Amino acid sequence: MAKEITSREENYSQWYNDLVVKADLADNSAVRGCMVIKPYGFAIWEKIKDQLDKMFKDTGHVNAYFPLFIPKSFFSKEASHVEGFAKECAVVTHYRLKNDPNGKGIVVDEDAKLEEELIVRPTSETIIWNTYRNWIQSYRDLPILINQWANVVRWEMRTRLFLRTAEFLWQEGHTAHATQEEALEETMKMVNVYADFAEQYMAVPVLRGSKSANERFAGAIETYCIEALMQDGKALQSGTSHFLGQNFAKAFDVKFTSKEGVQEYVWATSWGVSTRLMGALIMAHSDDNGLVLPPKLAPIQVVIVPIYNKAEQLQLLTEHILPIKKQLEAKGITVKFDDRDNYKPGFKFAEHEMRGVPVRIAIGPRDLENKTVEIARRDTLEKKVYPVDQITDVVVNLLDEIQQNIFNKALKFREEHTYKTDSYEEFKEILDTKGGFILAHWDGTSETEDLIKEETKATIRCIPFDAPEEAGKCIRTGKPSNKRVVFARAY
RNA sequence: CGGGGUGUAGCGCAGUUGGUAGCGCGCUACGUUCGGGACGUAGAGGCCGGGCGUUCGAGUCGCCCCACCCCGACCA
Repeated sequence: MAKEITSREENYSQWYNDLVVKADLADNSAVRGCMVIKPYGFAIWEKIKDQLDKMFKDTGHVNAYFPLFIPKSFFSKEASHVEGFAKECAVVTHYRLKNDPNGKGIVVDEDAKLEEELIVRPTSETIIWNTYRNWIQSYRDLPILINQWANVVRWEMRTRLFLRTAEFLWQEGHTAHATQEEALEETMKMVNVYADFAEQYMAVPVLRGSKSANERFAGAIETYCIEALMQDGKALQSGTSHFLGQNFAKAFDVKFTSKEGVQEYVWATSWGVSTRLMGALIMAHSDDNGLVLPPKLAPIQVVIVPIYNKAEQLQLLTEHILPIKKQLEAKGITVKFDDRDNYKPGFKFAEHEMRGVPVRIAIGPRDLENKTVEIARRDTLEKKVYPVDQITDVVVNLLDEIQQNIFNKALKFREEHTYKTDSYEEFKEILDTKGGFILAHWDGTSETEDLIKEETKATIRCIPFDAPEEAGKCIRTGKPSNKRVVFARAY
């Protein structure tokens, strides 16, 4: 393992790249824009996935699976939807290869051209609503509350591990409802599920709000989102929940007979979070020593490092350590006993720090003698010695404390980097010098948002649900505004 | 898709006026070490991104590809 990563101060984006690779989370692959998620990174994703899946099921959803390929004709049925995704679709045109007649390896068999080209899904609304048409006849068939865990492809020009890759993993919920109210309620419910997950499990504080028309999902009437602030002052959209109205029902002719015997179009929502959450998790908490993981999502919560110089000593320590490991595991804690004999303790300390293991316990001959252990926490790097019989309580409390502490730290950071301004000059200065969220008045038009984006690279991240009514003037045009919205430069 | 950069051992890099390939880390074996990234000795590992050309001879010079990285535009 390499010894160091670039510091955040020196080069934040290089720091991120180094961290992802050195913490063993992911690698660039042989395929442009596509990443290999390594076992340790995938273990974190699995924790994220398991928890979210539980939360989806607790709110009445079930999982299903729809095809990777979507007929091109489906895609073009919803006009704004196709427009939003057309520029980044991978297209399958042939279904067979053959040996090159000139003997130069293998080539596409031109005789095997598909009659209708297939799009590799960038999202599944179209194939799903085409399917729902067959499933829905009566109000009694509603609601349909389905989620799928899948991979999708968006052919991005410029990619970064986890934050933007050509292929990524995500979940997409697609629900169908009899009424607008119910669909709106679902949209709100799910953005709240995302927010709760981000704050309670990822320890990342998020703003909840609506997207402006510019930032809205292609094909949606309304997009709700959660927005997090990264340590470099840039915003990261971390989850979205869309109210799709009857757009897809109309495009795919999905109607149901109401209680009153009237044919009506179905109301829809869709919502998703992706492996991008990994990016949020990494950037929100980590430091120049490597990853810092919230205990609730850490694949390894506690690592035990034995310190010894003779084989017999390791034997003795192992006999001592295994019961401690068991005792912690009995409390539901994930423990790794790092008894590799080809690395020195110092190396192991550094390695587990790089990988963000929340708690480290070191035990050596001195501890055996004194009946103590040394416990170090990753978030603050503090080390303390405790009597061995207090280990379980100390560790249980410490894990909670770390979870809480990194959330508080991230919240404090966000509060310190949230500014209110009514001056466009100051607005630009904040963006250039400090970054962060800026609360400012906006006249509500796309044109103004475009103008601000062009001039400052900042976009409206969201219109917070809890934004107080406040009369003011648009920061760019001076036109009247009744609340402040959140601007930031974003990933 | 524009601008810049880089392709030489698993990784990071050096390689002079063209003469047949090197360093560090890592890896393997053995020994000594082990409370914050150990050390010694001995090894293994290369179609120098690809093609075409110039030349007696190309990692090195020329042309053409390809890939990746960084910065913009676009996007979750």
